[in-house]
Amino acid sequence: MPELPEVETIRQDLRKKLLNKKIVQVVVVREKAIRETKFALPEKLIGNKVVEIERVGKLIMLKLQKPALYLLVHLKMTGQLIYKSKNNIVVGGHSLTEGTKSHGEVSWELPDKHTQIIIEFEKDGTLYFNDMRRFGYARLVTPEQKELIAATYGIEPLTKNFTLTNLTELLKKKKTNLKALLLNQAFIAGIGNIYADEICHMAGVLPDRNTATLKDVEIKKLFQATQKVIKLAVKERGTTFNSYVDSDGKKGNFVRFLKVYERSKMKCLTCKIAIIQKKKVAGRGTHYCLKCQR
DNA sequence: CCTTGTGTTCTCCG
DNA sequence: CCGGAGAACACAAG
Repeated sequence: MPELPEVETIRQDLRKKLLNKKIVQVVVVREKAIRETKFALPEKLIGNKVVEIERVGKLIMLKLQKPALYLLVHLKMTGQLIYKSKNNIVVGGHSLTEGTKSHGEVSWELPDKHTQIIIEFEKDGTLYFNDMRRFGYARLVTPEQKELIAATYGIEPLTKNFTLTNLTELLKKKKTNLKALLLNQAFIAGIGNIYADEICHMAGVLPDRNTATLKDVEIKKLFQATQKVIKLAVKERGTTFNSYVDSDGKKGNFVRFLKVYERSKMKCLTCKIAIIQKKKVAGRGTHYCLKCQR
């Protein structure tokens, strides 16, 4: 599931790959992959350039030059944005990449049966929006619409707006459980099911705790755990459980740091004594250790 | 049946 | 009875 660390990895990589390159072709394979928009995608994209790539929560925003619009892409559960470079350096009549997998090259044929949208860049390569479960979408909006959408998101955990004071205020004024608060994009942006469970575990707090009952020392641990988990996950290029891959088609490395997520009935990796429990909290499968978390 | 992120709808409470 | 908050449901497909 692409959450903040996965989407941020894709954003950083794609910036290096497609900034300021001219779009020469756009193919919308599945029309329903484009959410309601008053613009025709190929008409506005062909001849245009991506001049910046931003991220708000789990939403990727590609800033276009002229006309000045934003292409928003949400990957939801199984969406992928994969860039396949042409990378056919011909030396002495032989292509170096033919039949080989050079660095940065996608290891399978694209487009495939899950490809929704194809965007081709001049002389360089092609961006594929793939989505097996078809929850994700692309959407073309004006800068004004983009700002309105960004404004619906809460605090970004990796910015200076995420402070102990802000988190304390949030936890004390909301009447809900910790897991629901962490998952709510309007409160804190970018956290999904994997990182919510990992943050609660590192903080030593149970996910079903009512946020109003949290003590100051627990709130401080939650604040630190949120930053630690998200920062490390970005450094490790995200978590691959099922379908997540980066823009090179490669998996994330954070799975080996997971302490509770998808580890129910297994021994806790922190205390090495208790067995990881699983139950539904805030409508989602939730993993925790009863010895390490209170 | 289960899984998840988010938009929509429902329900509750002051 | 109104408004807002939060919970529950709907969605897709493997």
